[in-house]
Amino acid sequence: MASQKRQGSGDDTNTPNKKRQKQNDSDRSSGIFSGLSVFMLQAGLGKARTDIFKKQLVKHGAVVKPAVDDQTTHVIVDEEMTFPRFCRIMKYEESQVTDRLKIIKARWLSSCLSEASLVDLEEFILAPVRSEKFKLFTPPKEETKSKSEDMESRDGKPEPLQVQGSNMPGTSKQIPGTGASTVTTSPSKRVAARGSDSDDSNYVPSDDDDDGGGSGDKEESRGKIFSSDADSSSNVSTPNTSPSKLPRGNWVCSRPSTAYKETHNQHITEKLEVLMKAYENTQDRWRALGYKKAISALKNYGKDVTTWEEASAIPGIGTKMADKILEIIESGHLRKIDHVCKGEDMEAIDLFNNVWGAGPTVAREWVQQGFRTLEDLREKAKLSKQQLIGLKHYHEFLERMPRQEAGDIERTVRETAESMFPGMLAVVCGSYRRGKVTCGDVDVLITHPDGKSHKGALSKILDALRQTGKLTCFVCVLGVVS
DNA sequence: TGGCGGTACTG
DNA sequence: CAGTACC
DNA sequence: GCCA
Repeated sequence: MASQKRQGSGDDTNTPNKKRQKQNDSDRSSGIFSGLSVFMLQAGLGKARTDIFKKQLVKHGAVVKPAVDDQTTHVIVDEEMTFPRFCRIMKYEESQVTDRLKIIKARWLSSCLSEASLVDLEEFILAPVRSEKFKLFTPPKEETKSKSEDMESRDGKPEPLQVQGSNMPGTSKQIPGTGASTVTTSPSKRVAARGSDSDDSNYVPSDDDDDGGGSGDKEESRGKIFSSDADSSSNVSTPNTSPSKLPRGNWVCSRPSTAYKETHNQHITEKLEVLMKAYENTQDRWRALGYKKAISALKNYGKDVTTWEEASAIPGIGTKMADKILEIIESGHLRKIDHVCKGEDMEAIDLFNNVWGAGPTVAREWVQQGFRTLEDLREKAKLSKQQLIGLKHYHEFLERMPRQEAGDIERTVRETAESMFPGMLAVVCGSYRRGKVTCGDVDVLITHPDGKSHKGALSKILDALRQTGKLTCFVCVLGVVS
């Protein structure tokens, strides 16, 4: 993996690429923010949106400051920000704020970006209380009150843009805060390992979504992945006093997957994974979920478990699980495995379950109908549109690509999307972003900060990709399987 | 004992 | 609407 | 399966 970490951070600004060139030119001509020195106050906006705005500001010529200094011309704040709160956060005396420094609500940025020009600040200025005391501020002429709540379109309430993804359902997702769409490359359904990843959201440290259950366990890239990038954002003041209730985290998506220090209890988790897979394929997913959490907890437990008590004390592991763990520790085996796996042709069920478009139920039905091979399916089974595709590309969908290839795809999509629409932002997510050595797909989140320019963009982007020959075929768009 | 994720397609 | 599957 |  040569390309272990290509452009981690500053990416777009300076890429030696012809295509890029052209894009820069167009940006240049509309370097609408050039000359501005801006400080983004993250409070209320959230890190994600702040980062997007920063990126756009820089892209359009502004200088983004890590703090307010005497060069700073503008401060961008959340829509709900009030002047007193602003002063509190910034540790300013209200009287020391002069009108040299423009305190602007974020919606101004959105407007500028969608208009592709500097919009009049007037209605976006944060007024210093409407009292009179300090008139040093540009008095907002009409309507001082925070007009915030009126129109529901607070700041960009975009409506969801659909994007594409794999086929039906899950593929397209809409991001709540801003109009965003995701594009994902091939459908990969891997070994049913991900029935619900909800699990770790709450707090089981959980493993990162390791895909390959058995084999390639910790092949996680050893190198750190995105070292830079992230932090630049801010350590803005945002005192701990701020209402930070939103950012909590420890989701898999927010930590690089390199994280395994060492693998513990592998001899145990190996066995449990077999059972988990069996339950996923057949019975209830909830039992499988229990196993998944237990396995995850075990992997993350700092050391090898040696006693029943120790095991059952781990959150996510109860008495039954502890029993099984003990059995494995002592005998090196789990009788239940042989038992369950002989139940029915787990072989075939597993095979069928990996057909994109078929799940545990359908796989089971096929087996009951006497099918045992993919050939059987192709010849005799009644297949839905989606399953037809899934069967045709059975092996391909199970394949994973080397990280570098995913990087190439990511770059192609990003450059295409960002060069087609001013302000459009394409960010890679998923396993690639988390630093996986191989990727089953490439997830690219495409958004526009103004909350509306994303409409209809996806199909145009796809068309463009198709015309350059980069895209040879697609499985579906907006839920339409083709 | 009930919850364990949210959402969209298919029939 | 229930069942199913996807991420 | 686990947990509240």
